[in-house]
Amino acid sequence: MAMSSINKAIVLGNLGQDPDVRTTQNGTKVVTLSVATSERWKSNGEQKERTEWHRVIVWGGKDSDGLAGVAEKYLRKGSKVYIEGKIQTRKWTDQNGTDRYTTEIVLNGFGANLVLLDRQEGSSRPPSPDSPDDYGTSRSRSGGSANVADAGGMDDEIPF
Amino acid sequence: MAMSSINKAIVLGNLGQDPDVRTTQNGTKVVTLSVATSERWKSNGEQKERTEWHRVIVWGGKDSDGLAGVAEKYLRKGSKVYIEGKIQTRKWTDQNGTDRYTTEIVLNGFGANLVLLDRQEGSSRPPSPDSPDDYGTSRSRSGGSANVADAGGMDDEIPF
Amino acid sequence: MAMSSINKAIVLGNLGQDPDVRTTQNGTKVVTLSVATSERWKSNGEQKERTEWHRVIVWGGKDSDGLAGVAEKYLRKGSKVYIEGKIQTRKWTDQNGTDRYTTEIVLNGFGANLVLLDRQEGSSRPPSPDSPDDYGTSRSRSGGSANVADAGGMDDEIPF
Amino acid sequence: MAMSSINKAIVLGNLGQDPDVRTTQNGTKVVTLSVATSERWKSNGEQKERTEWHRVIVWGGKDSDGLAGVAEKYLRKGSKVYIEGKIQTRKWTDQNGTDRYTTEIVLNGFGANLVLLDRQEGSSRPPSPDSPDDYGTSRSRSGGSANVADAGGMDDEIPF
DNA sequence: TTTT
DNA sequence: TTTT
Repeated sequence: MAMSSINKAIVLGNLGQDPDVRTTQNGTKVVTLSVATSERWKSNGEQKERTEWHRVIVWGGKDSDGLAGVAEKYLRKGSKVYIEGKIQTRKWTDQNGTDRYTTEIVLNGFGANLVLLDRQEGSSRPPSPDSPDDYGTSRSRSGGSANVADAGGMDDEIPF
Repeated sequence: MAMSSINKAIVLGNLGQDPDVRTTQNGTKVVTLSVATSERWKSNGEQKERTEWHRVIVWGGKDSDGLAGVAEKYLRKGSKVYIEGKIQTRKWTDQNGTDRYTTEIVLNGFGANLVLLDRQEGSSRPPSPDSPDDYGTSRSRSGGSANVADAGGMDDEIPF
Repeated sequence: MAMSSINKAIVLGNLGQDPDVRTTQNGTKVVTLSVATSERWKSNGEQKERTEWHRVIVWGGKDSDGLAGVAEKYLRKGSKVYIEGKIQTRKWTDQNGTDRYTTEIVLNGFGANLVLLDRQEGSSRPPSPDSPDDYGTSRSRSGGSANVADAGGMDDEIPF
Repeated sequence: MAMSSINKAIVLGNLGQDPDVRTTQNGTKVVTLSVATSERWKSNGEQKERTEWHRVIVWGGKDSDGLAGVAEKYLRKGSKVYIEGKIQTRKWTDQNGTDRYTTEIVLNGFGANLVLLDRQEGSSRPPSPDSPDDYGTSRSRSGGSANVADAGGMDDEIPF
């Protein structure tokens, strides 16, 4: 319980696209978010800006409350969100057999947190038009479709 | 599970005295730490320093592992520690019947964390000479003695 | 520049009242915010909630951009805000001559941060009706009126 | 000054190797650290552990105090350190002309922080045997050798 | 790809 | 009351 190291990412920004929702073979929900943060500064008189894109993985239980359920239900492209998770780099192999690495912010269990920052206009937000009510199946919310292998790994071709 | 607000304190500093260990009537361990942080800066040429003292409350379960058990076992006056908890202000009444407030950093359940930062010389550190082996009773580690009421409150006379 | 300790508070919540804006004798702006965070949990079946109020002090320079200027211009009662500062306990003496302590989250220089989380409807928000355009004088935005002593201290009667 | 997003990494762990120190063409010092964090958990009875390696880039000014100077002088393989920076993903092209990405924790200016967590035995730590006193030149502390292009970019062949 |  |  008492750790001997700390690995924490805190990100507050906007979603660049709708959440991607998948379900592992054993029924665990996994939501992937793409979150932008940007900084502005002056470089000898000139205004500069840099946008950073964060790949955020929210692991859920089998229930629909929990962070993954909330992310799926309430987040959309453009949503502002506060996220607290850990930084993980995952190794995968591309089509040429080359080792590649992708770094993600993972929200999984202890210490993970997610706060919705959109003004809740109305009450329960209606489902968006492009989302048939097939929640719980293995369809991606943003149009894609895939099963992820199982907790701890995801097996896409191009994960970044 | 998904919160709508964040209340987080991160403190890394040194203990000004041995931990104060108490046990509630229902057997929950409560460890109080006094942690110093300091900052230094220059104010027109002059070196300045300010030390801040943080009152940190670590709530334990009934087991001896968990954060409170670790704090009791391994922390001593002078120890360096990293702490992550939430900020809470507690109201109490002084001997004149006046309302008073004390702000503490509380480590209790979700999101709480504590990392020992002393080089672990030797293996299990021997008990310090001034500590008879009365752990688990309601004696304070640093000499005081009291029972705290129960989870959520502590009833000392001068809590700050 | 490299510190030997860390003292950091991260708070994301809503303002309970309009910001209180004051100006020190040497022209530095000081904005005081009252920010609520709340947590909900289940205690044997029963839903519980606890709200924590954070006193936040934003020190400004003499310019109107900077954190204090932003807080004054854009924050109002009900606003949601992310805040990053340090925890400081300040000693003061009440009318009976008793020492008292107030803990605040201070945003001052290095590492301090403030992010507005309200959807910016329209463009530049018009001044609220109860605020005559006396900015820069020593009137409080929320109706009070006082000068604070000078950087580092504030001398109100009932500071908490 | 008031940001509209937050991008923060907090890492507390140990260096896997000596810092790598380089100097840009315009004289800015850049120190690269490899910091390990690890977590342990139980997976149906079995003890599991996962170590995460963080690539940390500390940008310095031309002076030798500042974070990069401190990192160079005081950190060694095995050192424990607290680090606060931002997460950045950098694009580069491998020898096959393929786009690749490396994510780093960058300590650069505002909000960046670094705390040494080794017990300072003795006073000023002597240089380690494998480090000739060629500080300030473009030799790497850990044996490598290269100039980085300039602030903002680093052009190595295998940056991860 | 977002947002200000 | 700690530490650098």
